[in-house]
Amino acid sequence: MLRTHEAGTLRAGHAGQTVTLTGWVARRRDHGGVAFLDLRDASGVVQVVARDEVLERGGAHDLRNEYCVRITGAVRERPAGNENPNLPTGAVEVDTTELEVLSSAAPLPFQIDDHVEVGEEARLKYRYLDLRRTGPANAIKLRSQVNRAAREVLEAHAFTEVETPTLTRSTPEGARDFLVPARLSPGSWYALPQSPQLFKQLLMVAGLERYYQIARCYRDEDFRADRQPEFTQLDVEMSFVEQDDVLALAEEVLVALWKLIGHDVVTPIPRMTFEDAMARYGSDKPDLRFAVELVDCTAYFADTPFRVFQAPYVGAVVMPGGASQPRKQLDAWQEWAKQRGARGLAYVLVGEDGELGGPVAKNLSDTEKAGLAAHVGAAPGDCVFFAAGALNPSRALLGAARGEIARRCGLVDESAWAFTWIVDAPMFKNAAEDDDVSIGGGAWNAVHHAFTAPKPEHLDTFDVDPGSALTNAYDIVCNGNEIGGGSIRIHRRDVQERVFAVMGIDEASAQEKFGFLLDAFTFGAPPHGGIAFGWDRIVALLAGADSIREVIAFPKSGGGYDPLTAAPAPITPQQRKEAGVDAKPPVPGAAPAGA
RNA sequence: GGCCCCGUAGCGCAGUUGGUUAGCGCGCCGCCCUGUCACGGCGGAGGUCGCGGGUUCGAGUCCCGUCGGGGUCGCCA
Repeated sequence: MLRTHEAGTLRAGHAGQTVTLTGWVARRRDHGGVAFLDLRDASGVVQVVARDEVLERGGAHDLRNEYCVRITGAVRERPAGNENPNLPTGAVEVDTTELEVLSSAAPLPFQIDDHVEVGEEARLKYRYLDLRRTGPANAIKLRSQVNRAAREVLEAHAFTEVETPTLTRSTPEGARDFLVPARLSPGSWYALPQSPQLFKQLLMVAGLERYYQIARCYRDEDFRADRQPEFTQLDVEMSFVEQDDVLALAEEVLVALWKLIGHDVVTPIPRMTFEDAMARYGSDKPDLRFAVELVDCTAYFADTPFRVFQAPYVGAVVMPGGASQPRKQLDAWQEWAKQRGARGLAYVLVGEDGELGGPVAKNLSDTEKAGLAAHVGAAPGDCVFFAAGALNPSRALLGAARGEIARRCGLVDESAWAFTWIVDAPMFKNAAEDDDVSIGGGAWNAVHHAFTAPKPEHLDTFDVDPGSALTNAYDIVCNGNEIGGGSIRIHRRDVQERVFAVMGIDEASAQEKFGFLLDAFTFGAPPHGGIAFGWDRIVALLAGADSIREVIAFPKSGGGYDPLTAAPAPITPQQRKEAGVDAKPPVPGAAPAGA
């Protein structure tokens, strides 16, 4: 090694020892004749004292920040009164006798300083400098600990870590695939996996029984703060299990992860049905850090004279103290609702005297007005927001309003970790229903994915009445984030084929796309199920980061662009020719290009 | 693809109802400083105000377009 000690580890006990350190000049305080250097390596920072003649001898007279240096000197306790209590190494300093510049540093694009804010664009372009800062470096180190903690739990349960292909055939998660041209068969393309879903099921057929992988997944979709074109899942699959077994294991993993930041996750984590979540919170990933709930008012307004409330669903959510909002604020709510595709957000203000105000109130019957506050649980001074119309969009609007209310009223306990399982999700959804168009005739889509088993009681009827079939699917939600999800899978070929049929996938295309899975199911496939965790989001939550970009070593920015490598980049005509990008498949349909 | 916000020195930002030479902090360069620790002092360099067009006597500022970034809805588990 080029060094004898690590900078951040030196303590008063090292006094008297001669040490050699390597690292970067984090800061230079030059007093003319003597200079104080903060020497930083991965372990931390220690103050180094260098006299002029030492700097001179080392050719380091123009020593600048971020020069990479090696110094030798004696550790000594600092003179009385000169200790720095803000530094773990603040009791000591190193009196340098030798200084060698290992590598000089050009002027920096931004300062490596935890006190200085730097824009994300600059940070990502020079990510290797950004990661010299303690905050960003700690996020990446935390991620490593998270990986290890999960592996420890899973290895203790005799799970086998398996790597699955990244050059494969399209997996049917429903997103757009990234495609890779196959040079050796021009016109044919690999797809990057959206998840290892099919492979992990095949590993169950293979008799592995317990599989896991920290798996990279690829989806070619538009960007969000919590989305990257390549992202990571902790992927888990088990044979001969029931839902409770998977949930118990998942909870064990979560307990181990949150223990890393000193939080004890209370188990068993409470469960809520999908229907409950939608009815009470207007979301399949409710944030349970605050108590506000939706109130169903459909029956209450069954005979209402107010035409807007003569709707399939009327619901309400209460904003505590909202009656005192100025008119401008209430108008802003309308704008807010319109941006979410709603016509508006009806509201009633409950006066301090209990009298109802606002433009909607005069449209209500006296009876309705009399019992309204009690029905929705509103107190004097509150504002009641209403949504009326089709069930799902109305609930979604109220659910979003619930979150907005919590933010504006400061109801969110930022220190809380509110976990919940969402169980009993519907098997299929009818796209038409979400669009406020008449039901019927539309194709059914899998809510989770096409391999999710119906609950046993729906096994016989799911294809007759797809709308009411429930699954053994489960999502784990934390503070309003879906951080994982899974299901008990279909393990029988006939059931899988019936599901494909409901989804409108005919036998030929099912055979073409998933024939290998259907074939596998004919050879004694075991009942199995599993879960996948959104690893980036989980680490971001643990790190207290707003964006998953903070916990990815080299993230992409908007549009899938990597500011560091400038990928994606054009290819040469030669590459283009060799890759066979422009090859025309000889027979239409013979070269599958993914779903 | 829709909507909202941002783009001014290497970095982070300010810039009034349109008005003379576009500022501040940090960094950078030079000089000084032997106990500092986000050291300090003196001096200095550094700008196509993202780009293109328009309105105007005059545009960083107003309008249109465009590019880039961020957020959000659509999309996506």
